[in-house]
Amino acid sequence: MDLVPREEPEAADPRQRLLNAAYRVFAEKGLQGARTRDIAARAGVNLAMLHYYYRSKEELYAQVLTPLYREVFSRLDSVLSGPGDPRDRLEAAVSVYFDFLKRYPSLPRLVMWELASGAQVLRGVFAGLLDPASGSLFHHFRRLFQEGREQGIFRDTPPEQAIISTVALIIFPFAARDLLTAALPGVADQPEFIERRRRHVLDLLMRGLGEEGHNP
Amino acid sequence: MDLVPREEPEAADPRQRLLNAAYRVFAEKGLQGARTRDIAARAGVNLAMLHYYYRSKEELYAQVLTPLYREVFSRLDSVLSGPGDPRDRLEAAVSVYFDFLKRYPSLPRLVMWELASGAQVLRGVFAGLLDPASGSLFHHFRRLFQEGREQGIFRDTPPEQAIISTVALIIFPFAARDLLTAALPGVADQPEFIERRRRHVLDLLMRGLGEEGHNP
DNA sequence: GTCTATATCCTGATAGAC
DNA sequence: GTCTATCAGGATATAGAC
Repeated sequence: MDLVPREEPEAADPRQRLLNAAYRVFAEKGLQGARTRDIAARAGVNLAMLHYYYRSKEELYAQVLTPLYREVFSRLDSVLSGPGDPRDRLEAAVSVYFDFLKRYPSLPRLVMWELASGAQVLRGVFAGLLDPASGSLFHHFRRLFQEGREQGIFRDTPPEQAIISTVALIIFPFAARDLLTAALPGVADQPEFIERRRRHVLDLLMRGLGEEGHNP
Repeated sequence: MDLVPREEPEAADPRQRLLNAAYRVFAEKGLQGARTRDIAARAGVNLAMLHYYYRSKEELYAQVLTPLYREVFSRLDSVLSGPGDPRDRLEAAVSVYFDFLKRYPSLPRLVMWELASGAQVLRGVFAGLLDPASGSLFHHFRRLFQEGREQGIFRDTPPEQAIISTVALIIFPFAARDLLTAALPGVADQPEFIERRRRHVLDLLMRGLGEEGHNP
């Protein structure tokens, strides 16, 4: 947990300061665009130390992303496989992500770079999570929608499409925040945007996927 | 229209071949990751010619993206401001994008790179489109949802949120296609995926945004 | 562990002959 | 318009003193 970069100014350990700085620089510029000099400078650490602790830029990149992904997935997993009816579980899963967003505002942008470049690190983390015994994130998600359908709460929607839509609705606006601010001034640049967005996403999903007559 | 890159193998004009190659390389690697040498090589054109026709890598990048954005926006604009009830217009707008996707499969990835890096080109095109007289894309979109609400077709949803969600649902899955293929094998890697996705998006939007009792 | 200095490679861009 | 050759700058990464 100590390896997880925080968006906090101070940190004692130079290893941690490098991770914090790398988190910010990678979010801004991506893996290719980031300069190891910048990261070292922002961390207040000598450039040579960056290579001493983390062999290469790519390894540092992976060390920044992997713990973040792991933590999100772990929390999602426990919420999705937990108790509660499908509706509540979906709502909890969405909220997990939005809460995470408050702690790591740059995460969507980081994910965006990853996706554009082929998502190698993310795919690696996924591969490590594919526990054939318990199934995984997607298994839980699928089960959620199937149960919901059996109980007459959700309509008959392909679970894969529902999963994709859920993720898209959550991640996209925050990754595209710069554009939104330019195109729709006064929307995404407000502090209340996260909460507004959370409510809208939940509403859209519940109504869009839910069986009529089961809406709050 | 000749400047719009096509994903076709052959082209006579070296200018056009450079645009075609640049379209592919930029989609794969992004602006920073792309190498002018690669683009020239893929185009079968000498590296010096790339700089002869397009002064810099950045200018080539802009020349690839601008016509694409312009065309999408122009088509969306005419569909959104056209006749038909709000429901039909929304459906037509979504379809415009999906049709475009069939011609330019790499466009979402290109957009993804843009968004991650701050969307400078996209914002430039937007600024050029902001015709204060006629309003613009977003104006039409807003009007669509407002009309729909007045007619009792759409529920009372913040138009900005509806716009964001529409774009997110359409773009995201195709930009994240590599990841989806890894995480959900047999879903996004099928040729029917575009059509499946189109149907799901329309269904989700209509039910999610529509007033109950107005669903087909 | 920390620093300075530097090797080595690669990149975008151009000069200049044809 | 097209090519070869090359420049100048900047990048990652390391060697080696302390």
